[in-house]
Amino acid sequence: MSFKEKVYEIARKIPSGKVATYGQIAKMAGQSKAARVVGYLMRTNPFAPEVPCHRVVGADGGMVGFSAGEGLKTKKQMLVSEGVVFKGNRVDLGKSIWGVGKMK
DNA sequence: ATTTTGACTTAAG
DNA sequence: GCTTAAGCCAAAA
Repeated sequence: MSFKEKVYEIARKIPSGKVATYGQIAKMAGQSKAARVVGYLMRTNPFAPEVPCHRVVGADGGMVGFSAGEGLKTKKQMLVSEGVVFKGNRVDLGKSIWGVGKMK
């Protein structure tokens, strides 16, 4: 099991209405400082529909990168449709971060 | 094997 | 609160 495989496994487990940070995924994958690699792997995204890269956000809850469509706005709306609570232009981490309360 | 780069993170201005 | 700088690890060229 490579590091990237773990990342993909974790990323695919993100439930709807929740988001995870790159750092968090990296940490769960075993490397707390490999957040950048996580983002890189998301961009590669060999599991396109299975890995909801739009549910992966930065440490501040803001979306970084995301070159798709309108840009970050489109992602934002998509996340809102899933039930993610937004705080201005950022995700409300206190409510919509993955792993709060009951992690599956 | 070495170098470069990166959808990040944290600290400082 | 936002911008700039440095750091860190891993993957890709």
